Amino acid sequence: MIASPPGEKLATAGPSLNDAQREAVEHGSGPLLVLAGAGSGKTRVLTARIARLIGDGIVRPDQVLAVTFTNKAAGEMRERIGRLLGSDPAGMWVGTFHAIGARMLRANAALVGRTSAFTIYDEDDTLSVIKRLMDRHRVSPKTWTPRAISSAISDARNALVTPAEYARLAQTPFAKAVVPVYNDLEGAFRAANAVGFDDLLGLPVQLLTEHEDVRERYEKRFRVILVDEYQDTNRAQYEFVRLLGARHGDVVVVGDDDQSIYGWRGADVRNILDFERDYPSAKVVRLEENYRSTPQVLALANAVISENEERRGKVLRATRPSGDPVVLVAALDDRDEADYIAAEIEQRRSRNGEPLGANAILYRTNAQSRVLEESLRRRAIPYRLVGAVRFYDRREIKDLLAWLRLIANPADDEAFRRAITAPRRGIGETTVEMLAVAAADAGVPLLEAARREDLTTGARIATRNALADFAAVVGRFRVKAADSSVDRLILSLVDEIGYANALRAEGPEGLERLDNVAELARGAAELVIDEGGEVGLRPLDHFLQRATLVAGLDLLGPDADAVTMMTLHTAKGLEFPVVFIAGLENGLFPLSRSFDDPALLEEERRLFYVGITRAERKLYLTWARSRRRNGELISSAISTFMTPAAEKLVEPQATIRLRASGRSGGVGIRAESPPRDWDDDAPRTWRRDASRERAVHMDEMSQDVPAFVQGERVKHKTFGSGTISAMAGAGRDAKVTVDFDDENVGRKRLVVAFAGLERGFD
DNA sequence: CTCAAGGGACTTTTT
DNA sequence: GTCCCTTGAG
Repeated sequence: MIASPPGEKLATAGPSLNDAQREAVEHGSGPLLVLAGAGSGKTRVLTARIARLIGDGIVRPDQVLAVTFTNKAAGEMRERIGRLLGSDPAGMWVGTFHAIGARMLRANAALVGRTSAFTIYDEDDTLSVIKRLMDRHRVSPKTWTPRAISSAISDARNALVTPAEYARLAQTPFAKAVVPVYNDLEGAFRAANAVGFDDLLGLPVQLLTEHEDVRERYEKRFRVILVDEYQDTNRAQYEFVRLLGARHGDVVVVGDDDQSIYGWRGADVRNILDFERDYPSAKVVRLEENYRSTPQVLALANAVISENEERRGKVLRATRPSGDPVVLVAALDDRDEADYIAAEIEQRRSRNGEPLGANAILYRTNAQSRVLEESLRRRAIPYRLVGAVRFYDRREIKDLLAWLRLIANPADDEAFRRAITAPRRGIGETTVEMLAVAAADAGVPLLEAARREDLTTGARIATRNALADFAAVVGRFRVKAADSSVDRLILSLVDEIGYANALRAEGPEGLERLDNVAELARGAAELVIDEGGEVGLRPLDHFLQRATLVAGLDLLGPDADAVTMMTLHTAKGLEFPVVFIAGLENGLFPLSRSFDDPALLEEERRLFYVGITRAERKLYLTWARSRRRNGELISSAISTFMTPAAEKLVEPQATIRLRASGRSGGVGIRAESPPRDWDDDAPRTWRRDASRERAVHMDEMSQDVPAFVQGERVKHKTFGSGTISAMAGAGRDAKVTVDFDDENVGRKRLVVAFAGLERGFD
């Protein structure tokens, strides 16, 4: 979280702490739950508390473990504590669960079958491994997508379900397909001296459970444990905290059940709802005074969130003076919406002299950023896009990181597969697969196999030489890495492997990529200066870990004056004077798939709540009558989140173009929203039991997506006829599983909107 | 072995 | 509209 208005400059003493805040800061020992509403100064409380404990000599900095949600938040916390104390809290562990897990694993790598130089596989790497395992076990990617398998495994691991348990529980055909893949995954990771994202949470738990001595060591060391954003912890994270904190019970968790938005990643709100049950002596402090937003913004936030049933219940009280009304703007289409926002930002600047940096545009899906960008660019308004395409996801960056990874960890087979084709050197899939077989037989990594002449006998001479050369180059760089800084390593790498030349040959786009490479080197140089390398970690390993674990948000610097754009998820913990929330339409926000599930719908609503409470002074909500999705124009209805109660708290407006189109029917909200007009009764019922009935989907009907039922016969233009065996999703996201009559086609999953299915009568 | 063209599936959010 | 995979030509 960024500064809360009244606090920033005061030190530990904090005369301006309110009663509840002071209570939390001065709480003695034992478990403490701080239920902190949005903008209630929780970061201040956390930092003040740590500073007090250290300042009063109750604990030393190295006895503190503080877990945050983003690296940015960790950095801020560290810095603020340092400021309060007047010195850097050396030795304190502050970081995300993932970073802290990695740190613990590096220190105990052998106990989990790795070396301290292990690689962290990101989602892409993990997916490739899974694809290969699926292939090995003859699980066709057509029947079950690798993504689905991957996410099932990820869910299992976040819930601490082992492969053996999973196998025992597997009932459905899908689960049975997952079993062999999940079974082999750990082995594959181990062989590559790698861990996945989920392992960074799961393996520490395993480590602490299986090795009592290790647990005792950490238990004794961390006298105080603080967890921020506790509502977003999953099973593994919960267990991690419990294992470390059980003995002394000095666990302070801070969170807000109303801001739990990561259920899809395995986060379990119950962790915060049941805190007192898990820690019976827990004390609970509620922070409900909001220092961030105007009463207008808070009234809407309270009205929206009160629709949720699964919550502790909490009402934010405004401390700021009254301000501008919240406006709800209807636009003709997504471009009109974007233009409106851009024009409004421009006007606010010219009229009130408001800096661009005061504005943030938030949206549900990354896909929405495109139109917004275009509008901003047309008006020459500088903007900063957070998240969408991560720097580290660019092709050239991934290529170089693959090289660096292979240099750091010769067993990293995923890195090998990528590095050996960057740049192309006459070695393709055939060769690599041949090598993979030989490597598996000999039980060595790919790089080692490439080096060993006895394992490449199947290939032609030229290929064998190319492999040996490649291995030799990696070997040379391994030596070099020992006493060269990462940035210099990168620069010599691009030259010596001919990567720079290959990029230059690609033309203007290649030159841009080359710039990115230079940027990567610069970043590496700065990292060394900034953090001086982590204890016990080689600079290269440290650099690579950061490249994998650092989110877009963490790179957000206080640069030039620019509008910030990001998803609602990434906006959590931030605040802006002026906030636009775009795309308040059914099917988009909330997403249509949440219609089927009350829990999902509540999570979407919490996301809306998070968005609203980011605003300090002015909040704009916008929605478009029709929107381009996947190149197709579909019409939409206003979000179900705008209940009658919520509508009373906003000022409805329509864009000029909408009014000119004659479709606005005044500036009212409801009158012109077609699906609701058809039947005055239906929308309400629908809103109440959003989830239960499929009857619902009035808004689907406007989207021209044919509705099918299970068992129905259909015809596909290439696959022929078949029978619908299952259905999922709604509206444009509706998918059907069809068993086609043709044996060679078999079972397929199709997106209704794209499949062009006809009702068949044969 | 590599690259280009064509076709299919598909967009939720992130460490 | 885009990405990714398959396929076929060189």
